[in-house]
Amino acid sequence: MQPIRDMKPNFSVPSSSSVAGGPDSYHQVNVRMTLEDSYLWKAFHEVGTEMIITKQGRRMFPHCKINLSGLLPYAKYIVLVDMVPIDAFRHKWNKDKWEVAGKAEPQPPCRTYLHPDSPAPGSHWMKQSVSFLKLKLTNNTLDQHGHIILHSMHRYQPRFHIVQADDLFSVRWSVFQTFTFPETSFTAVTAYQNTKITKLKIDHNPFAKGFRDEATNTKRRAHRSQPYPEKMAKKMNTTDKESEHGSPPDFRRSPYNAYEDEHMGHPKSKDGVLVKEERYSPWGPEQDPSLNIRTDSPLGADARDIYNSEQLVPTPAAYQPYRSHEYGKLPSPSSSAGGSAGRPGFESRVPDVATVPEHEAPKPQALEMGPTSCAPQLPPGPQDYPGVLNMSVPPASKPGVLGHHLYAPYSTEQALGQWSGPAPGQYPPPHHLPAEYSTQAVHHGYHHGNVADWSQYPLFSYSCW
DNA sequence: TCCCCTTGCACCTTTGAAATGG
DNA sequence: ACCATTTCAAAGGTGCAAGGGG
Repeated sequence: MQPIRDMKPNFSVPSSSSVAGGPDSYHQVNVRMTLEDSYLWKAFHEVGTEMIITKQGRRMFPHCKINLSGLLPYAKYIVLVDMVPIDAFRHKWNKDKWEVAGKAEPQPPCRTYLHPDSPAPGSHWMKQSVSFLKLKLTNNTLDQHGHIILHSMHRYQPRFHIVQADDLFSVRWSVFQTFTFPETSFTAVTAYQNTKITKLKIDHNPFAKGFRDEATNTKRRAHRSQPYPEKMAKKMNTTDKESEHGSPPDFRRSPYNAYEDEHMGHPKSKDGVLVKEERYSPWGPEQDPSLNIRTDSPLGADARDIYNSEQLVPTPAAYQPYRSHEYGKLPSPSSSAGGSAGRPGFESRVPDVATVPEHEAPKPQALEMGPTSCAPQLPPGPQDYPGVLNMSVPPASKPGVLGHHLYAPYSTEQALGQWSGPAPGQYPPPHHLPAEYSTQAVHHGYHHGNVADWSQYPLFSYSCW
């Protein structure tokens, strides 16, 4: 594994063909991203979403599925997902709520999941929903399958990145935009802590159908001894109450609320918007109310009751990828719709590439911060960031440099196939773009006190192997 | 002792190839 | 011969529960 520092970032101006179609290609329209199965995510979020992580890798459920619009139909895009820590703590489940259990462990190698269709024209991404079903989470820091590595008992927020790039080689120079959906945040666990989450998973995940309490499912129970009698009884009680997509009434109260009230110092009474948000999100209360930008999202207010949550990226008509711009000055249809202050003090600066460090590793000290410091925290509300990828991508003539974790997932015809990968069979699931590439993530210029530390988690920070 | 993780298990869905029929 | 539908088995995704380790 070649460290990123050995992959000299190419600061020379790339060929126009590799710069996502040249300057004109940066003329962008408003990119919209909506989260599918939003109702399901919210149902989990209200309880406190947990995602199982295993050594061999475990899929997410619900899995990330988004809809995109506003892309340029003929411009090519790359779609990626990564996970960033929400806070700097390790947590534990105590009876019926989550509690802080100490400082977070050092951040594992940060990996990014590359959607297997990437790169593809905007029309492709927009014609149907974009699913990340195959994305897997693992707690194995030595994982060689390209799964996203997480720490158990830590909280994470998935981020979706849309990169306008003709191919992976040009990603480094490409405009990218980042979206987050607060309801997709979760706690990584090796075994479910909250029985309500277990029940939700069983009820909604088809693969767990065998655990549902149905008359037809008698075989397994006959073999089972009576484990956790009270738990089983509880299951029986709640089964009938729950609608197909809804949540039982007792799910309304987030298991995190008590913890958050205690540790995050947020007032329990909030304005109407926040109250509404809190109802949806266990994480909501820990977000700084003064920085709440939920209301400028289409997710705010009634919109959050619809099945899809949506994010909109307002971009300047002529986007200059190498120049700073202030996000706050951009027109924000969503904010106007929300009728609130929008993003107070929010601005996003796209750093000049030339001024950006050659590579940006995840800084371990980011997680060393105490509770009073500005710990990594989920920016409140759906986030989007325009930015410039500063991803170090080796030339195609240097196979092996980048090939460690870049695979041609579906067919060799795809641009991804250009990347030389590991020996066949070494990394079977090839859908990942391991974060081995120096990237100047958007968060760099994201002048927001609450999210400053997101800069510690660049889009493509590089991993350790 | 407690907490967390690993592992093997049974049950289930998904997927793709083979078989069948029009 | 071709195409659409059905069948079937393998692969793989689930949570459960026991056991182990720190």
